[in-house]
Amino acid sequence: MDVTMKDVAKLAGVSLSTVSRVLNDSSLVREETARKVQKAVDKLDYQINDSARILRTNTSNLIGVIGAGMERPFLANLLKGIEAEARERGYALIYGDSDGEFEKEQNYLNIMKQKKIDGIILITTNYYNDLLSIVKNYQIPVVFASGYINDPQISCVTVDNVAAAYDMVEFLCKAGHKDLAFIKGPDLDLLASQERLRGVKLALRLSEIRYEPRRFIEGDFTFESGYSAAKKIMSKFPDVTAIFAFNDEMAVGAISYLREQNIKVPEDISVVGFDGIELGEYIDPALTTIKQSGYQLGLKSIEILNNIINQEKIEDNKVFIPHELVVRESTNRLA
Amino acid sequence: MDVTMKDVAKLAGVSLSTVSRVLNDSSLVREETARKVQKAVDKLDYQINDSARILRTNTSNLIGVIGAGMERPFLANLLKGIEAEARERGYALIYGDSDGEFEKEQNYLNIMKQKKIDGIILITTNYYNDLLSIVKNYQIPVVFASGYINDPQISCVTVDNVAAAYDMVEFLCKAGHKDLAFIKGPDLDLLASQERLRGVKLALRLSEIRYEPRRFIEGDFTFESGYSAAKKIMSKFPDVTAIFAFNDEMAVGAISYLREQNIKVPEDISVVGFDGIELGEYIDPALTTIKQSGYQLGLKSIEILNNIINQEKIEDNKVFIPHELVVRESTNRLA
DNA sequence: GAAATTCATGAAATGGTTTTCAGGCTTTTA
DNA sequence: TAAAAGCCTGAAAACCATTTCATGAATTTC
Repeated sequence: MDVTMKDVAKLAGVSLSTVSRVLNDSSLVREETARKVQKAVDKLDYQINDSARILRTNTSNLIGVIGAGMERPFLANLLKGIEAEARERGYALIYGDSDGEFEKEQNYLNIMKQKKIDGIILITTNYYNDLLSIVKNYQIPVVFASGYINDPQISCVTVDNVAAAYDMVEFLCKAGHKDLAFIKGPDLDLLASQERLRGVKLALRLSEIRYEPRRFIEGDFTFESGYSAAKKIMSKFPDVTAIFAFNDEMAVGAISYLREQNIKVPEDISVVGFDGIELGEYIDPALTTIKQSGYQLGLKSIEILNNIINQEKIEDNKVFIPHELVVRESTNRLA
Repeated sequence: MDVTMKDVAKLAGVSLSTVSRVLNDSSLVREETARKVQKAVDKLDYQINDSARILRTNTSNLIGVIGAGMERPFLANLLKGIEAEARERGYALIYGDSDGEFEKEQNYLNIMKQKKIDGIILITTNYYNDLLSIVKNYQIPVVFASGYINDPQISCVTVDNVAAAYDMVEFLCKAGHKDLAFIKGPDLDLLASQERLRGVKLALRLSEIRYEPRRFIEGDFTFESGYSAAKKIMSKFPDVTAIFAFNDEMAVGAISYLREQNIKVPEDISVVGFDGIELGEYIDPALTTIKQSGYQLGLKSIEILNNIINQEKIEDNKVFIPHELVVRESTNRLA
């Protein structure tokens, strides 16, 4: 049915081996022969059978991506970056969403292994420890994107969540805020949310503010959860002067609740987010946040994964992408 | 290196054929034999070599997805729906972003063909005509998601853009708005934006409002473009009473510009969007919009593609998912 | 001008599965 | 009890590319 190398060989009047050599531009073939072959390829519109190639070579030029909650703007941009850089480097992407469930993660891992992926990007955060042991066992090159893994063997690229969260709290404290509340991520999220928590604690200590776990309301990174977290915060701590949400969507959700209650942001309460998604520039009030680039993170992840795959020298296992505190309208200095 | 069917066969003391039959649960194998084989499979942790299977069977359980601008919330949810339903039905996804460039689309089409995908979902809108002829030529089952294709052979699933845009304009007119301006999508986007434009024209005619092309400013579905489109609109048509942006992000961008100019929404100008992304509920003012579910659209697309792949009877080539006008705070009745 | 290299090519083995075909064994039927 | 039918299994071909090894031709070297 399909045209195969055999057909090309016949038309060009050469052997299979020669066609293969031309297609993989081996240097060992006379220019004239190569031209002849190329002509046949063009004429027949020959397309390689990838499965046959993979079967023989055991390399697929395929990168697996397993993520969760990828519809979130930050992660959607991360995926975009991954795709762009992967394509640039000649990889195709096979993409699976785990919904944050270990079983699905495992499942995709198996499927991807069966497809002989060259490497894998993990953007899933809940069960990374279990995943890790599987991946190590499979011996597949792996990069964790957007999460810090405390394992010297594992590469990861992420914003420095500790430092960034620290910066934000420091900024709030310097602006005179002492009565803070937080909307953290899911407790299951051991990579991003826990790290940000660490940064917060650090900054609190240096600002001599007591760390009160009660003041950390759990959200799940959605608008909705920010909204209801703000509600809880206001009922428990009506005197709060600043709310730090661990991502921008939750901050927007919180602001929305406060507006509903006729509480002015930032006059009555300052609200800040994390990620720096585009949306934050367009809402009212524009959101003060920590800006990081998901797209850049994606590019970098593939770059590193590619290095691992090609067994190139790697300078550093843990890569931090830049972050920046951007102060907009949702924060106020206290008198 | 890897464990193959041969190893399983040897351990189980049967032939390759039998192992294969067990794995594909052919009925022609004695239960006892099957158990023996299964035990060997488990013991060796055998994983099939997918490339070999694809090579032999010419079917991959792989679905290709080519999209553009997938970081937009609506499309990110569409992708999520596609992934969920594909997984449910035993497909894996190979995903490529075309950036709206024909060359990249072509390129991915080739790659995917080489990988023997079982079917393809196209979410790319600019060059669908050229794509179409390629896809037809390749004889790959295809579904266009989020765009209406006027070709009886081609399946597509989308919101009824004409009707929805019509509804929105009708709503505005009935609220007393006559002085309208529009932020449309890229002129290259022949699927969504042009269809919405048709709906608008239809409604204008019925409301006896003159269709003035000047009043349609081109955007590209980003916040930013909505912002600058609003700027253009206000300078050209300062008396406008309502702005209809062809997606929510542009509406939010427009609102942001108006706020900057101290123009009150909805008191001075009503602004409406399209898509009904979650964000619209949380901004100030909450956005009046046409709500459709990207996620549902994704599910449905895979469902239909699956039918085509399995050559099942298809009731209808063109499927419309529901839409709903949701009126929130960004619109006003004129006196 | 003969021997030694280098160069260009082809034949054949290989990768791991599915599937057809044939054959042996057991069970049913007359 | 012999013939027919049905069931289960194995051998081998097929899918399509890559790669090793061998070979013949062309070039270099002494």
